[in-house]
Amino acid sequence: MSGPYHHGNLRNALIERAIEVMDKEGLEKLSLRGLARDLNVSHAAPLRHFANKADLLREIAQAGVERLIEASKSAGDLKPGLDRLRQTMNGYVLWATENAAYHHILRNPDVMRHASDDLKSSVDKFASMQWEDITAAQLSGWRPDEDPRLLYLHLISLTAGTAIVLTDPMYRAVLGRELDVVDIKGSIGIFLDAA
Amino acid sequence: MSGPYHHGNLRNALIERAIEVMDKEGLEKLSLRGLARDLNVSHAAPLRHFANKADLLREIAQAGVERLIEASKSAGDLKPGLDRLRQTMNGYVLWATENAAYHHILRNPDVMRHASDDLKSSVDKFASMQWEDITAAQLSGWRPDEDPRLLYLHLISLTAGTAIVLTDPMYRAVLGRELDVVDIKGSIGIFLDAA
DNA sequence: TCTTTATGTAGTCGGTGTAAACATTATCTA
DNA sequence: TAGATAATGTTTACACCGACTACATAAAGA
Repeated sequence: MSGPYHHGNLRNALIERAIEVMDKEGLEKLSLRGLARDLNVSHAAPLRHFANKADLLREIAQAGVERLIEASKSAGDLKPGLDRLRQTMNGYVLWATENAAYHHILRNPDVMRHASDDLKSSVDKFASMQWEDITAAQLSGWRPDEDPRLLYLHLISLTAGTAIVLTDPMYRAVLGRELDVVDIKGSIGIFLDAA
Repeated sequence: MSGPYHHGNLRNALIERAIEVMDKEGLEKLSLRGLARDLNVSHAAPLRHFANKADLLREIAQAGVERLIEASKSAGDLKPGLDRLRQTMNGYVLWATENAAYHHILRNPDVMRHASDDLKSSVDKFASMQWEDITAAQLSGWRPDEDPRLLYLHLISLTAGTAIVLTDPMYRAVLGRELDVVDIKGSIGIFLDAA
C-alpha cells in the first residue's frame, strides 16, 4: 500500500483513535480491525501493542483515572476543609464534562469489568482522596454529627451522579438547556452550603 | 434435535435469558446466537421475534422503564410534598438495587444509544414525574428560594448517583461493607432533612 | 379443508477477535 | 561496522457473530 513498513507511533495512535471512536460512536463500534483500517496498518498490527481489545481499553481507563487524579490534585489547592471539598467536588464534575470521552470509558461497565489490579488500585487511590477531603471537612467543623460513612456515600453519589447526568445524552435531553459552570457549582453547592 | 418444532414461548425466554446474561456477563458476552444455543433453537430463530440485537435490548429497556415508573407510582402514595419526594427518591434507589439487572441495562450507553421514540418518551415521562415531585415539594414550602432547575439537577443527580454507586461493583468495593435500607435512606435524607 | 400466517431451520455473507507463521526494520553488541 | 536480536508489521487461518434468504413446519382462521 502506502507509507513505510513501520507506522512509527502506532501504539499512541491506536489509543487516540480509540478514544475518538468511543466518544463518537460508543464501545460497540470500536473494533481493533476498524482502528487498524483507520491507521492504514494490517488488521493484526494492533495485537503487537495490546494483547487484546480489553487490554487496550484497560490502558485507556488507567490513563483516564490518572488524569482524573492529577486534575483533582491541581483543583484542590486549598488546605483541607469545606472550601477544599467544594473545590474538588466541582473539579471532578468539571473534569468529567471537559473530558467526557475519558469519563464515558471510566463509566462503561464492559470496560471496568476487566479492570486490572493496577486500575483497581488507581480507582482506590482516587476514592481515598475523596474520603480524605470529606473527613477533613468534617474535622474542620462541618456537619460534625453526621455519620462519616453516610456523608461519604452521599457526597460521592452526588458528584458521580452530577457528572453522569451532565454528560449523558439522555439526561441532557431531559435537562432541556445548556448548563454552565455556575449552574454546576450552584447545584453542588446547594448541599455544601446548606444548614 | 430434541423438543418440538416450536419452542412455545421463545420471545419471553429470550428476554429472560438476555437479562440474565447481561447481569452476569455484560453486554459484550450477550449474543443472539448464544441465546439461541441456550434455548435449544436454531441460530436464526431469535430474529423471528426481534429485528436485530438492538431491538431486543430496546424492548428490555422499555420494559425496565415501565417497571420503574410503576414502582415509583406505588412508592409515592403520599400527597405531593417533601414526604412524598423522600418516598420517591428512596423508591428509585431501592428499585435500582433490587432490580440491578434492569438498572444496568438502562444505564448502558450502548443500549440507550439506540433508544426508540417510545423508549425516549417513557424516559421523559419518568423525568417529568420527578420534576413534579420536586416542584410540588418546593410549592409546599421546602426551600422556596432555590432555583427549581438547580434543585432538579441536584436531586436527580443525587438519586441517579446513589443508585449507580450502590449497584456498581467497583464502587461497592470502595464502600467496603454492605449498606442496608436504613443507610440508603440516611444518605438521601442528609440533604432532604438538612436546614 | 385448505389457505394464510406465525414460527423455526439451514445456508450463506461479511465483519470481528485473536492466534501462528512469516517479513521487515530498528537496536544492540561484539 | 557487521551480524545477531528484538520490535514491529503482514498474511493466513479459524471460530464466532449479526443478519439476510430460501425453505420447512405448525397454528389459526376462512
